[in-house]
Amino acid sequence: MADAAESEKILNKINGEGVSDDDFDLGQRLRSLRELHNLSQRQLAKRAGVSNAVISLIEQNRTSPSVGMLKKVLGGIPMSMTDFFALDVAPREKVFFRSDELTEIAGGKISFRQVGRDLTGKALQILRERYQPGADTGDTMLRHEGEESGVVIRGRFEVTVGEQRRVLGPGDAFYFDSRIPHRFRNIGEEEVEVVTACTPPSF
Amino acid sequence: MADAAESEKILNKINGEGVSDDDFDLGQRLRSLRELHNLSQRQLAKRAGVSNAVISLIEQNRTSPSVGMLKKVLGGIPMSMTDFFALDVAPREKVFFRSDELTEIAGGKISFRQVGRDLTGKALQILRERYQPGADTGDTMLRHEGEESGVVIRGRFEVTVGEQRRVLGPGDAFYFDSRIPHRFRNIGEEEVEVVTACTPPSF
DNA sequence: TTTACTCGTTTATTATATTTAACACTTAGA
DNA sequence: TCTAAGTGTTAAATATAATAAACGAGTAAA
Repeated sequence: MADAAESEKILNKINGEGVSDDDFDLGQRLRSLRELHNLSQRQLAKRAGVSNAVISLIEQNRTSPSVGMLKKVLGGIPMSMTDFFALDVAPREKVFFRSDELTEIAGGKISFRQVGRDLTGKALQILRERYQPGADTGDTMLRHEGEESGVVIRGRFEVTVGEQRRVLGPGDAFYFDSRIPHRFRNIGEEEVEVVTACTPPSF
Repeated sequence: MADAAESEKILNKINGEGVSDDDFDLGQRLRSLRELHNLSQRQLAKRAGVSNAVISLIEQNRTSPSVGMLKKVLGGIPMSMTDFFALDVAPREKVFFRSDELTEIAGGKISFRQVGRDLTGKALQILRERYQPGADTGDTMLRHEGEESGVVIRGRFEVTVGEQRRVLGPGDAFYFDSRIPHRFRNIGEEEVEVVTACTPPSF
């Protein structure tokens, strides 16, 4: 018994130190994450549907949240458990994005969902765009540096580039120099879905 | 104020539905893991330095363990939190190989449809790609200058970038530096359709 | 100054996770 | 047959996480 107890402790120690994400600071990570998203403890708590106190306590490492709780909290950011703990192994670049992780750029009748969060220093911007029926990019034509291209996935999509205008359907695509004034519009009755790419990022 | 409250609710809804690792069964995962290592609940409990009851309760999803507890338990396997949750995104589906399928980049199993004809002098390359079931980009990893990104439209698409691997579904996306060795594969049973962009064009 | 907000933190209470100790069942061996 | 040790599960006791409500500080506007 004494031996067993001792070996338990030893094993514990080995495992505890060897495998566990030893100096993993859960509280600090949550705090950084929250601040990165410009959320106050109360804002995050509200979005996550939990009390604000628990955010404070977790960030101070004064409680070890249940995974259910942690999941709820992360849901308010939003971030998955996987990604939360994945940050641990190495500060590696984020490569994969679940569809709900694409950063929403504009809501309303037009939805721009960008792959990647911060594109400063990046050369490429790729977006998944949705246009409600009748939605368009406005009266003034768009103009910016770079090149732009896209593929229509769904719907009837009117693309105007300079003096050319064309209605594109699923599978159709466009490619133009972004310095030429351009405009997009959903002229169909169903939602338009289109994947576009830009270089360099235009916003 | 009213606006803020409303948008919060909306966000909450989006987050709640969108991000949660919905069908993630923590108990079942722990049980599988334990059985895979031929450990009884009591053995694992002893190695982890916790009571055997808690293993039983966790495996039945009758408690939501604190992350501290889960970490201790995993320490008895041993496995890190990172890996535990990383299993979530790992290919749980069968990866199937047909031995007679040798990789042919051109035409056959993989169809690259490029937007635009001649990209010399252009900065951006955008492709609509189709992968037949089982198709991949070959044994040797791809490497080239530039950045690369894509959005999956249809199918189950396995993307490997450096040492990271992930299975992406419709709406999911990726973004990485093309100098990191990478590879693509359709591991599903239906055709994969994906829109990708590259800067500068890689071929 | 006052008022009215925000912020992060803390306290007392409630809810729940975790432990200890038992239960019912199976297997192996004397 | 009877033990003795194994399995996973459960009940009651205890430790701890989570809540609601308050605190003190900071900021901005009247």
